[in-house]
This record gives sequence, structure tokens and C-alpha cells, in this order.
Amino acid sequence: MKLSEMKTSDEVLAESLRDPAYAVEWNRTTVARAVALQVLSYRVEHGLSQRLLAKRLGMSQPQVARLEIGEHNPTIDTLARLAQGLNVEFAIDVRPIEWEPKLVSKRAQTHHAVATYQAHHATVLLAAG
Amino acid sequence: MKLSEMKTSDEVLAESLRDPAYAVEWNRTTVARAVALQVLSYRVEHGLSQRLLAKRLGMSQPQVARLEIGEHNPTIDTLARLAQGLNVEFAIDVRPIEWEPKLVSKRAQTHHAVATYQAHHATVLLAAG
DNA sequence: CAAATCGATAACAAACTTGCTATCGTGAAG
DNA sequence: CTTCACGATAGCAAGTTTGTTATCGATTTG
Repeated sequence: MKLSEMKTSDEVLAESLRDPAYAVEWNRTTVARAVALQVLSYRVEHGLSQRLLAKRLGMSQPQVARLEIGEHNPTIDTLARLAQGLNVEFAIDVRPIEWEPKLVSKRAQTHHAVATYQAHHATVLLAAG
Repeated sequence: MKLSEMKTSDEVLAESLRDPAYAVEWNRTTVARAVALQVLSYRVEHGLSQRLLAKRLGMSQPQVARLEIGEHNPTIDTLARLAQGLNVEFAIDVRPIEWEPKLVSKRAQTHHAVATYQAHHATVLLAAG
């Protein structure tokens, strides 16, 4: 194969994403892939086998393998367990998206109470206890 | 009942948490309760019934009720759907916890490559769009 | 070559969340 | 009183993730 015929992984991905079903699946597993990177990189950097890490996380070797493949979204419980074992924090931040503030004259701004959507920010921290 | 005999909800909670099984459950449902607050407050502030909000989220009224009760951890997929319907972002932030940096002399710092745990921050954004 | 270890994967059970329908008691409106 | 909409909840099916055991091919080690 000539060099000019080769495709980068990005190109391959972009092509695959043209398939709507694949795109949905790709989108659905966004969290799974982020977690996969965490687990894999942690494991490699610490020179652990899947079996050893599995033991440390209180799960089986196949489950670690599945997490590293990243095709299933882990449950919240699993995130919490990873936080324990991998020395990472999962901070789930909930932030309401503000509506586009309408253009209002300065006078109107000072004279009218703005019926704002009361934002309820919240951060849930899953970390080693 | 006398006022002096009354308990605040915090006191009741602290008492319940003495039960180990209850404590585990309380911890397990941390995310569920945060989501519950989001759903409930959004719904009330917009004057929606559970049925109307359910329709808007593409789910049933009992499911909205369950989310508001907060005793089940929603799946990642559900978080994504709530992000769509509630005008909120769920930012799942993964941050490795740095090891306590050992006290090292300035000279050592400049002369030795530090074998650091390579931190892999990652933020997954579940949002409308 | 033989043995051990590795990661990937299949197969099945168990647990949990969600979808759905129906129903209950409550409270408001007619 | 009757009617209506509300939220809570039961019951059951369906889908997804996890737990578990076993096995596979590949690689390393003796």
C-alpha cells in the first residue's frame, strides 16, 4: 500500500461516523471511553496486570478488560469504585445553562426584577473515602 | 411534643447514618439525590406536572417520579437525556489525585527528572445538542 | 519444547435501571 | 357530591451492566 493511500485513525473514525447507527453508539459511549483511558493508563503506568488491578478493585479480570475496551457505560457505582482504586476523583458537575440574556435597556434592567431561572449548581464528588 | 424534643432533619439523618447499612445506601445514592433535586426544582420552577415533563423528556410519569425520589442512581444515558430536557450540563470531570509531593531540595528538583504519575484530566460533557 | 502469564472473549446468572400499565389516595374545582 | 388532575406506587417485561467461570491464542520464561 502506498503512503498516499493510508488513512489516519481520525479519518477512519470520521468515515465510520457517517453511519448514523455508529454515530449514536459513539456518542452513547463517550463516558465509557474516557473511563477506559483512565483505567488503562493507570494500569500501564503502575505496571499492573489486569488480574492484579482487578483484585485491588474488588472485581474480576474480565471486568477490567471490559472497562478498558470502553464499550459499556459504567454505572455510578463502578465509577465510585474506580475512584477508590485508581486514586482519581470523579466530579459530576451539574450546571444549569443560562438562557441567553435578552438585550434590555439599562433602565429596564435597573427597574425590573428579572425572572431568572434559578440556577442550582451542584457538584457530586466520587472519591476515595 | 415540646419544642425541646424536636429534631432537625439533620439530626434525624445523623442518627440514621449510625446504621452501617443505611450509611452505605446513603453514600451509594449521592448522585441520585443530586439529580433528584435538579429534576424537582426544574419542574416546580417551570410549573410543570410530572406528566408534562415526562413527555418532554421522552419518558413516563412514573419514571420522573422515581428520579425525583432519588433512590436509584440514574444511568449515564439518563443523565444525557436530562441534559437535553432540563437545560443543564452534566460535566463529568476525571482528575487524578496527585500524590503528596515529597519535600525535595531545590537542587534535587532541578537536577532530577521526577517520575510523576502522569495525570490524565478529562472532562466529559453531557449537554444539549 | 514445556510451563506460566498475559489480555481477550464466550456463556450464563444476577443485579439494577428503565419502560409501561394500572391503580391508589389526596386535594382542588365544578 | 362528583369529577378531575396530581403524585406515589405496585407489578411485570425489557435492556444494560456486572459477576463469575472457563477458555482461547500469543508471548515470555525456563
